[in-house]
Amino acid sequence: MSLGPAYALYAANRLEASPIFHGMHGSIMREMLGDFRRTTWRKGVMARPESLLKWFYLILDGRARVEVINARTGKPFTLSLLGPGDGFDVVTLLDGASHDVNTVAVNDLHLIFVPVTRIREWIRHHPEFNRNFLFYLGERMREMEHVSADLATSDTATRLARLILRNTIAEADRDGHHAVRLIHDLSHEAMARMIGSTRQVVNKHLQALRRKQVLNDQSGELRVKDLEALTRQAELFEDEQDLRPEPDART
Amino acid sequence: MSLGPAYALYAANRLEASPIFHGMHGSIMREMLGDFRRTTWRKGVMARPESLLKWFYLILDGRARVEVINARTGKPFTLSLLGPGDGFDVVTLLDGASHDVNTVAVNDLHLIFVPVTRIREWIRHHPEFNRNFLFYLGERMREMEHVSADLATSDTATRLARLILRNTIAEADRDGHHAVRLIHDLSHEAMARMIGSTRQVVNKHLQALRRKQVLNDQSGELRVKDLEALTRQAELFEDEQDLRPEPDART
DNA sequence: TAATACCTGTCACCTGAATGACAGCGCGCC
DNA sequence: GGCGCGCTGTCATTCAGGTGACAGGTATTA
Repeated sequence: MSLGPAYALYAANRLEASPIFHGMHGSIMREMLGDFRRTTWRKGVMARPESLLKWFYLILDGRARVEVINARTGKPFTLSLLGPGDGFDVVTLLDGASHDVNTVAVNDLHLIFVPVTRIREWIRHHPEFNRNFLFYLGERMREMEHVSADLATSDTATRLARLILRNTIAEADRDGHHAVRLIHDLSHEAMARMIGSTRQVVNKHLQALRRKQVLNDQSGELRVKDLEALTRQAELFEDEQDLRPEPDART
Repeated sequence: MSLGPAYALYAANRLEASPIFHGMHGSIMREMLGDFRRTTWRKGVMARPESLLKWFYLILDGRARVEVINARTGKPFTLSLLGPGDGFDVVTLLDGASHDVNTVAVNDLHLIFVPVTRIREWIRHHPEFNRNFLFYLGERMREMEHVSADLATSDTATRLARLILRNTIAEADRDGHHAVRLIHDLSHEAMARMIGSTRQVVNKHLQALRRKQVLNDQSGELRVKDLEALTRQAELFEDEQDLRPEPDART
């Protein structure tokens, strides 16, 4: 069904924080939202790859994980975890070819969707949307680069610390603790699939971080008690996210 | 210096196989090439990150590797190897922010470059260039997904087989052998950096593949003698083979 | 309220791969 | 020619982390 006025308002609210719609005027957003339709998926539902060839889905609420499964070993790996404001499978959108990944609802999902052709039109015809969309792609690529580089050069403890750090909210609450987004309530198994490890190893490292008062103790919401120590564990020093390169010209 | 007519012709020839210019009319390409300037880099030269903020470089000839270095361990990892038709650092182009990767000339490089603002204009104003460029981005993202998934779920022997397979030319020569592009002459060390391993391990696996008559014996050009066996080693089955299409195939 | 399913926590064991070391080889360079 | 240098080839040692197993905890459902 197409979005009713109330739902469109809800959608606009949920999406104004999304990089894809960042800074867009209300009137333009309302116009774009008019082309979307809405749907709801229950936890565990998986996107059919064919439908991703035709439709672009945006998450208003809930989370989805994007995973690939090793054909021989059967080991799953989670490429990314999508949350509100994220779109399903930009890769299919870009090249229009089928893509062998599973997009699975981690929670119940509130989604809106629009034909991929419409998104491509906007990219071509709407300068602001174009800018935002390319920016969003850049962000996703940086994220994937971090993941591969970590897998190749860091041990499991470091990878886990970085996973948490990447999702830690910078602002502290009154206790000086930091909330964690997206992964705050995942099982050890699910985290293990994000860092290419196993639940036993994740458990061991989480346990150690709790003992050292870096993370909260009682196993409920994951929260960061000592951001500085976590950063040290993640082996990042200068600038949390992006380290500045040396400005030297040639080798 | 701006491209002279002879050099522009050379550039057009080198780039017509590039996905970025695929299927574009000669007149349009000539017009675009008119905005480029040319340069040559010696083997080992590294791109200055600031200059990638301003200029978009395209490789006409030679190869460059894109690598990140783990801040603590100092271990380098090669994110990708770029060849003729590839552009430097699309990520910086997309979001205009500095990017902590080193782009290093593996051989002597023939490059042309143009202000990033110009590329962004073309993306916005030229439908065909837009389509090609988004397609190219999709390809790069797929490649990175493969790399991370491999690192997370496969052992070193499999990762090495896949690295070779990804760069194997589908067509066989008269001996039934297959040429390998981009990585055919890399040192074991360089290959190790592409699969997140070490030269000793790469050496061991290459040795084993030679003994089994899967790769050519005398250590010169890397060539594939038994594609089917290599595919088996890579744990890929027929339907999901991911061979390099000949330069300009498109789905 | 029992039953089932899934999660956390911990351990002992085993293995794939990183490490360090050393010998030999081809090649450019003084 | 002979020296230095970077690459290949091989091995013994070490260790991070994957594996399987089991106990206990919590939640969902019949």
